[in-house]
Amino acid sequence: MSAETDSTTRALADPLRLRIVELLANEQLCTCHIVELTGAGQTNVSNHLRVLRDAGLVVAEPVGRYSYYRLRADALVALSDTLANLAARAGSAEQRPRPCD
Amino acid sequence: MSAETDSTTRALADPLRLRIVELLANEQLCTCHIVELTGAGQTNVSNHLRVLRDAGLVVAEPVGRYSYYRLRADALVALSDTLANLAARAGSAEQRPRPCD
DNA sequence: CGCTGACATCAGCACAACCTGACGTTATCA
DNA sequence: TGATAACGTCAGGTTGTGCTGATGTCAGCG
Repeated sequence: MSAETDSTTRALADPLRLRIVELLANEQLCTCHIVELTGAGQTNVSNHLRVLRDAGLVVAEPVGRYSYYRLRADALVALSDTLANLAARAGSAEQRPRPCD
Repeated sequence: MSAETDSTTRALADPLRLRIVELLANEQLCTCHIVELTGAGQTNVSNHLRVLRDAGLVVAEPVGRYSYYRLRADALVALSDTLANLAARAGSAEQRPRPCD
C-alpha cells in the first residue's frame, strides 16, 4: 500500500474535514464561506484546511485577502481506484482460506 | 455525507489497519496469520480487527478455535463510489468560485 | 480431564489529534 | 494612514486513539 493512500485516508478520517471536502466538491469556497457553512470556528477550519492541504486533497489560491480553496479531483480518484482494486481482489479471493498449519 | 462514509474512512485511517485490509484483499486469513504477517502483537491485531469489524469492513467466521477474517468488498466499493462521485463533481465545479459578498 | 494454543476483553499508559483563545500578517477601504 | 476584516500560526487544555500486559474463554489433544 502506498504511503499516499495512508495520508489521504487519514486526512478524510474526520467529520469536519469530510464535510469540507463535500462542500468543495460542489464549488470553490474561501475560508470565510466554509466557516459559515460548517458553523465551526475560524481557527479550527484553518487548521483542518492545513491538514487537507498537506495531504494534497485541496489547493489554496490567494485572491487579495481571501483564500479560495478547491478540491484536487485526482487525489480523490487515486484513492477511489485503490479501494476499487482492493475490492476487486477481495471478490476473487473470498472462497479459499489459507489453512492454519 | 453518510455517517457510514465517515466510519469507514476512520477505520482505514491507520497504517496497521490499512495493511490488514490489504492482506485480506488477497486471501482469507485467521488472526494468527495476520499477527505473523504484520509482526504486530496479538492483542493489538485483535483490537484493530474489532475496529474493522465494527466499521463493517471485515467479517469474522469462527472455525474451531480459529477466526477466519474476510474482506467485505461491498463496503470498499461503497466508499470508492462515494469518492469517485465527489471527484466527478469537483471536476465540473473547478472554474467558478463563489464571490465573497 | 488437564494442558496448550487461538482469540477476545479489560485496565493502564503514552502519544497524537482536535478545539479554542490570543496574537501576527496582509490586504482593502475610508 | 489608521481601521477593519480575512487568514494563518502558536500555545494551552482536553479528549481520543494506539499499544501493551494481564486475564478470561473456548476448542482441540494427549
